[in-house]
Amino acid sequence: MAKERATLRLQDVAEEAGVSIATASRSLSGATGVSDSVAAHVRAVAARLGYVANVHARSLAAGTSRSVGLVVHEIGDPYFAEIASGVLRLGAEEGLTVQICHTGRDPRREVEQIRELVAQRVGAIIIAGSGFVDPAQQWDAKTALQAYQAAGGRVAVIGRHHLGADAVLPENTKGGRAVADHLIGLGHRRIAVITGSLGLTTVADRMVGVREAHEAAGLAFDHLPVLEAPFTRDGGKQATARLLEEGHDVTAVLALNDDMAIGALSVLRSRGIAVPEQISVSGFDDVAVAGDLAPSLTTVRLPMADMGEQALGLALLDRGSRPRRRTAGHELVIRDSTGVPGA
Amino acid sequence: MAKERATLRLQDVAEEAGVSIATASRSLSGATGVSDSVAAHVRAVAARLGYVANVHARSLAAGTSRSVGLVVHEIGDPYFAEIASGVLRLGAEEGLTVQICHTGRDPRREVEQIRELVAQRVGAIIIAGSGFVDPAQQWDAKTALQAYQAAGGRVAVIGRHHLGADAVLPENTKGGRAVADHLIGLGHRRIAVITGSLGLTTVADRMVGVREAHEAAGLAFDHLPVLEAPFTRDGGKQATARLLEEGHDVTAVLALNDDMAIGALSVLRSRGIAVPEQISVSGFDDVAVAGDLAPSLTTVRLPMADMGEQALGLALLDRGSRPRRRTAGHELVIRDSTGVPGA
DNA sequence: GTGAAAGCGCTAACAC
DNA sequence: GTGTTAGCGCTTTCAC
Repeated sequence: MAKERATLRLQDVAEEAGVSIATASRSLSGATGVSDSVAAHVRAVAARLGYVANVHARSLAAGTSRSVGLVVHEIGDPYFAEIASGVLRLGAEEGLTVQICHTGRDPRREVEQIRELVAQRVGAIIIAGSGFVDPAQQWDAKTALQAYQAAGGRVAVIGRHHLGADAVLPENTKGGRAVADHLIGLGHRRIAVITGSLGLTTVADRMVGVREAHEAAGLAFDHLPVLEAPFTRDGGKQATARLLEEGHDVTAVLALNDDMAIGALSVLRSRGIAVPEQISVSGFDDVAVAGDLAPSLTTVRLPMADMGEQALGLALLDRGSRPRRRTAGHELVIRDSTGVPGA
Repeated sequence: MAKERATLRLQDVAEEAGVSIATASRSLSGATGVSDSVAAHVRAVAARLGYVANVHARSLAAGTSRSVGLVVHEIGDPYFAEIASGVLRLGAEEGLTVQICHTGRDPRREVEQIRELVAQRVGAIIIAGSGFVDPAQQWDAKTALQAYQAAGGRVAVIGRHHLGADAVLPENTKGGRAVADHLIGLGHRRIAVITGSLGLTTVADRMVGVREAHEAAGLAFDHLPVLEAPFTRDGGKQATARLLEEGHDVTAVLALNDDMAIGALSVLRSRGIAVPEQISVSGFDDVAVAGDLAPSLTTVRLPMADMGEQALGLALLDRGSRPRRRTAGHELVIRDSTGVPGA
């Protein structure tokens, strides 16, 4: 019984096709400099043998790789899961492999993950998720990314600025404005905002929209109860519970993401407070489940999977002379969780 | 101005530390055969220089890599997102990089993705998500995986059998039994099942539990309306709409996953059918949002993130002489969507 | 258009 | 315990 190699090498394909390894390489990588007939033959042989190139050897020799890294806060969070879905979709289409890593919203872990991806020599890095208002928090990340880009790496970010890279920017401020306008238009005058850390740029941006809406309506913004808690369903529960306990007299709860809104809905229901009759609730993001809640959630739709695709699309482009931006639209989706106060 | 290399090589570290490249390699990979003092010195130098090994060179030379592939049907689906979260968590702890790929529930794409991962020389492959009842559907996948394992690759699957690999098995049958028992115990006698493709093993397994419960209660199982549709929220809506249109006289809808149950809830609400007063609804999986719906969803909890961690844990173990199995427990979670019929 | 050969950066025998 | 060296499988000049 002959000893067989575990996997075939380019060498094997070349021999079988009766060409040199260089020609085989050129044929398979679609490079120029081979006659069409030879190239076709080599490809046929490779296909027949079921040859697949060793990516490590390829990346080592070429110095680049067909892989991209995606950095998210937490893949279990629907917001990021949907973004990842878009990235994976386009990545598969482009024949790219996608590495995903978690940061848990910790700037230090974020930097570590970026360094790791750089060490992997991924061809591009996509960073999803809110940045930090405090520049110091992302100084290291920015530096690492800058060095990576200088060495030819491509970077695209989703929903954050000031990272010196191509960016897909959701209309956080406009969305915040739209949803606050909606509430104010309904007649609400005492609105509580429940939100994740004010140190996140996403939060800050959305907040600006909320403030604008108040100012445009001649309403005081500074006395608005703003309750900060983790940017999760559980945080929404905590913030809402706190709101109720502190006895704020409000007619609407404007949550700065859907997760928190869902938590708010849950607490209000368990306390027997009718939504939207006694208190209106709005969210932000329009995660898949938002329309199926009871009451269905009024929110701002962000095209998350699209944003993921767009970010990867930007990263696949050649590097421009200066960072590009793509704006991802928003859409106010009015459902059953908001209504006229005291209706 | 001196021309600098873009990235440092092991060679640079070795020179700076005044040792040979072999010693440097041994020191950094924690191999034996170096004196502690030298090893420590080399590591210090590497850290000072900010050296990170080129993973491609390393994998090429060593023939293995510190990376794992995770194959899911769709990362945007909370079930898989939560599993992925578990895998990523343990992966980060172990210093592994995780590649995720989509199959879109298409057996052909699944095989392609597996081949791709094999070509990447990942150290382990984790396959999450239902298999197919029809062996022909997964013959190719099985073959590819077998070859990969024979070549030293590690494989762990979640929620599927017959793939000749270590497996984490959720208690699908017991869970199906539990939730059907619950409904029957409540007094329901005419239960509709809404489900994803009956060709999925997950569905088949859960169905067995439902049948057992009926038989144990002396109830006919064969006349149960079983409505098949995509295993998604939308599929749940379709199936429920069909159920209503066909005029089946049932008091409960047993959905074989939460997504479909959420779709069912949505349709029933829009038709003004009270849950659970007129129709009870149950789900399966206990995705994060299940408890926050209105009415909150009675379902079977599966520890998804845990399952992800366990699968990776199995894959990290040395290969055993025969496939190992780990059972992931289930827990019936009774909430507000189920009640006594006609109450 | 095609082939020979020099690396890419690292690991693992094998010498010493 | 440490150094030398031969590859790992591929891409890419450079000759022809």
